[in-house]
Amino acid sequence: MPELPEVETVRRGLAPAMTGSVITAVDQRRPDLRFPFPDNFAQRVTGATVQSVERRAKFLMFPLDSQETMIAHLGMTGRFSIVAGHRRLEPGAFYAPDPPGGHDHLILEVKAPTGLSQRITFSDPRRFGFIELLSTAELASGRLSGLGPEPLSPTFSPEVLVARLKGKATPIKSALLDQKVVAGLGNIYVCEALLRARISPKRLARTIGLVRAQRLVAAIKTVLSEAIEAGGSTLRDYAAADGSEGEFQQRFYVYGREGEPCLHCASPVKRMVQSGRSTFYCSSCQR
DNA sequence: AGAGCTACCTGAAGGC
DNA sequence: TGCCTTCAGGTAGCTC
Repeated sequence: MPELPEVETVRRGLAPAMTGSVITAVDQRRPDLRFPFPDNFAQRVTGATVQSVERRAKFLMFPLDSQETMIAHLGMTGRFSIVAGHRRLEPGAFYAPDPPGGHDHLILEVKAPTGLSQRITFSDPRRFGFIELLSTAELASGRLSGLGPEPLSPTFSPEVLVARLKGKATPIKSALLDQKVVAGLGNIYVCEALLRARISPKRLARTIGLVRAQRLVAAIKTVLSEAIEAGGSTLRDYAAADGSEGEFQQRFYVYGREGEPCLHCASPVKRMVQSGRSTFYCSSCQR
């Protein structure tokens, strides 16, 4: 589900409720998601203050005043939601009168400096998401350390992209899905960026020179920025933390539009499979 | 080392 | 109605 724009939208939804709030109660409802929860997860985060809510690529990061950082990845169907207008908790009545659903795997009770308590639920039907808890030292060496540049940062330049694609024998579509090349794109936004840059998804990555890289970097930044402004793309599961859906799916040029006319040239949008995933493209516009 | 495939899991949608 | 197949926004881990 969630690529960079969706994760950023979730971050923006969670930040007001969580920044500066204390985690007052934790209900971890199963031992694992894609990976096991960290050892003693509930004990380690209960009582900690969330210092901020940040994003790196498709990861949400919650630095705590306990010197550990909670990391969440939404996988395909992960979702954070905030229950507002929350009542005072009675012992043993954590959920009443709203029992958690079968895919609600983690529930955090957070209390803001204002005294308001809110319940934050992580649900994930497919359980491809995961939660980690890392010390600052582990952050530097762990899963996030190998990620490529943030696509919306100034460090992601045409020159940097060309250097990262150098020698790659794989199609550009596959290369852009590789989080070590650039971090945060997924299937939707790679397809959309390649259309906007007029580059064929089949083109070998190593043949992207500076001119095409300029178009591609600009297209990636534009499509991601516009998608964030639109609150992301909702195909089925995705929603922001307040439950609202994204709008950017209405502005897809190619994704999910096989057989429909290309919005640039009106020839039919094609679909093919590359490294096991659907690629939507216009064979007339993209070279 | 790099590239490509499979597995992980559930639910929705489409074909028969 | 119901059963079966296919597909889905991601990525770790395995092969070659």
